[in-house]
Amino acid sequence: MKRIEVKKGQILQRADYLNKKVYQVESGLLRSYSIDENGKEHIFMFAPENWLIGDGVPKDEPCQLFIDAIEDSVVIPIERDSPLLSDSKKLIRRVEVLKNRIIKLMSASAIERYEDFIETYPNIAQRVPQKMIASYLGITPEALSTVKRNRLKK
Amino acid sequence: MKRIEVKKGQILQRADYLNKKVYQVESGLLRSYSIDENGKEHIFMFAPENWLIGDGVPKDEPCQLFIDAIEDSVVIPIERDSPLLSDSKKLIRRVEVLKNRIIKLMSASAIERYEDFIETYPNIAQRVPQKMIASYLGITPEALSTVKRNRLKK
DNA sequence: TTCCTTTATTAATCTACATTAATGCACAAC
DNA sequence: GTTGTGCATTAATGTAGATTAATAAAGGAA
Repeated sequence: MKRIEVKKGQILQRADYLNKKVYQVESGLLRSYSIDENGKEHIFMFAPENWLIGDGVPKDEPCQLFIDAIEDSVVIPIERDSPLLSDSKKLIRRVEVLKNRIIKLMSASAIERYEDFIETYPNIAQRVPQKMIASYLGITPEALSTVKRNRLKK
Repeated sequence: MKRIEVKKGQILQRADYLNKKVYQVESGLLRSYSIDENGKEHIFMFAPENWLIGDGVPKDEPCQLFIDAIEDSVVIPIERDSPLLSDSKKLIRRVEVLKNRIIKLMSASAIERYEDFIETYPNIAQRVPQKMIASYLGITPEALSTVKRNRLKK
């Protein structure tokens, strides 16, 4: 199968462009994110080895997310309409993960979301800078820094 | 097919209990929601006619959401493992909707989320009380009231 | 190594939204 | 009719997290 090398910092997909592919991560670590009207990045997900990363849009609509590499990575492109992506068990699991994230965004404080993140994804938490964790949690790096300090004080 | 009548206010599913079914809404309007440790409700979704509502968990795990009827409704129960629920196109669409909600929760203000909601779901917005819209948006009814007033002032 | 850019931390100030509480209103029960 | 009971609104106050700005530390490029 075809492989693509993606160097750290290199952009694999841009919002507003068409992209009929998603990517299976063979090695490395990537992220997908949106950029809002104020130019701020909001990380939607991280994808380490063996994860799948891409845009959920129908394949003739432009992407909504950027994807780039956090570490030097190797990915395998997969056509959006490939039967490989029709595994309904995996899709149902994915829906559940997103549901939990929504409920937590609505009901948990920043520190609770942080603790939940490092517990659920310890492997990822060690490999990405704090500011990206903050972006994933929906807060600023400054707020994450403060919130961690206050937790230790207790 | 079997039908269930659900009267306004009646609970169809409780969090922490097993439920191997999801529900196709034939008429009426239902909602699913979680209750956090402070006893606050957070509405995850509304389901009017022809929508599907249920929990995304694997079928042997207890539910995470409550489901009840906002209007007198009629629903058709469907087994979780039914092939009817394996339509990967629909699942992909669902993933996209949830993705957009996450991105908006992270990047948009309460008033922006409100305007987006009434634009995207005008039919639902007219049928549910404000406090439920607030709960769906992740804010308090008081904040929604204030935010709407400030918008009109301009 | 030096230089430069990115990242993390801290503090001061600001703001969106939460909390609390009071008031008025609609609608259903009696 | 009267009496709730729940809902929407308003206002006063509180607070989590944003913003701004400064400093320091860490990593990359030359």
